[in-house]
Amino acid sequence: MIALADCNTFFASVERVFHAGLKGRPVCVLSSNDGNIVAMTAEAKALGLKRGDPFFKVKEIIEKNNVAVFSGNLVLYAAMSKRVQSIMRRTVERTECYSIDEQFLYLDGYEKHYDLVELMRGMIKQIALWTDIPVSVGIAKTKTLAKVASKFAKQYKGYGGVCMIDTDDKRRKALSLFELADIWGIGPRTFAKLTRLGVTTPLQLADKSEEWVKRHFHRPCYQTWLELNGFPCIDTSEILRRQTITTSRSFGKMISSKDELKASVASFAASCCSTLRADDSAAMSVSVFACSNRFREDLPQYWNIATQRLPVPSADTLEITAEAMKLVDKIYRPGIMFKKSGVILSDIVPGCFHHILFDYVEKREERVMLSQTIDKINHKYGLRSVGLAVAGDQNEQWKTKKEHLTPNYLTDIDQILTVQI
DNA sequence: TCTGGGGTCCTAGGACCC
DNA sequence: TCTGGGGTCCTAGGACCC
Repeated sequence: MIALADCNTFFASVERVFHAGLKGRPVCVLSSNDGNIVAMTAEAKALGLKRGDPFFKVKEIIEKNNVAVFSGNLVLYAAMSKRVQSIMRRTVERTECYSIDEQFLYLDGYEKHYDLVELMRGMIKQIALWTDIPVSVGIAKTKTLAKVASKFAKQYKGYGGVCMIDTDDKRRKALSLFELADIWGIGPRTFAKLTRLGVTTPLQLADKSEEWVKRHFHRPCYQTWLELNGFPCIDTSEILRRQTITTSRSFGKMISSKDELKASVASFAASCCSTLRADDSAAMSVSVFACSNRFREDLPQYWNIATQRLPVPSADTLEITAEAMKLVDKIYRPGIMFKKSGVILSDIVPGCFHHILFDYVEKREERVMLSQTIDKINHKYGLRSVGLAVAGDQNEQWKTKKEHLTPNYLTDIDQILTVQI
């Protein structure tokens, strides 16, 4: 059996941990730039708020109902996620992190010595005690069914946080009650096609013949069909090294000058490179993209991307930023109001430092050490204490708007929580 | 005024090879 | 009248996920 442990409304729950008095009060967490709602508590959902709603469009509902609003702080959430994960690893030997708020737990063998449901309930209690984060667990034969079970665990209080699908009757009942569009792996396109073919519940899909599924769909949907019938085939364990690293942001205000666009891209390049080095990797390909504001129909629209291959895999901020600046020269257009830019590193290989016989960069080894020193300084004294001048300073127009930001309580000694007695 | 960010996998089709 | 067969690699785009 496999379990999916899922933190309930994770980002909102983390904010609740650090803000006394939010229990029972609706809480919303916003995306970058305070743009859209990305997470919210059940109380907020009950007000009719939906994931993805633009903040400015629902401001009235939020103010009227005294909803607590926070700018998303991924650094804080990632630190809390690590704590939750470590408690899960204390409970179950083989675990697999699937996302910031979800973990698969392999329970094979545990059924000999434990009641699986009680084992998971104990883990949930421990997590609540040590972190105050609420967690739901679904247990089943496959990952797709475990996901279904976890949704039931979340939905019905009677399960005590843990729902197990361990018989065929339970499987069929669960699949007959579950929304087809909410099945893991069924996106809007596949859902529409299934509906056209007369399939409206997960059970109807599961009961179709293998031949029927293969005739109408490609592999992803076929795999979902197998999983719904209890045959595990989705492997999420292979993602060891990232294949791409992206940093991109929408700007707080639109910009039109090349220097400002370069400043944003240089800052994103530096961020990509430090991620690269933290993974002990190097990239062979740099891409830069920039675009206008797609919601402003009154302005000329523009989108472009340019890519440069590097002769040697590199994790050197100086080199990659220099390439990125040349790419900005290629895609910049005067007169365009830019709303967003980004840097994508791809063709990622293991190891920070690579060497070729006829290198055009002198003292490459020292350059790598320089970058690593920058990482150390920034780690010790705070993000972007040291960086390239071309990336500009903190207060420029393109910087993201974050008006409701919670401090980095768990990762920055200067921002640690203060308690007044 | 204000509309997110970061990923993976699969497939078809083109280019190229012998 | 007749116009090969069997591959690989790369890329763009689609679909999906949190």
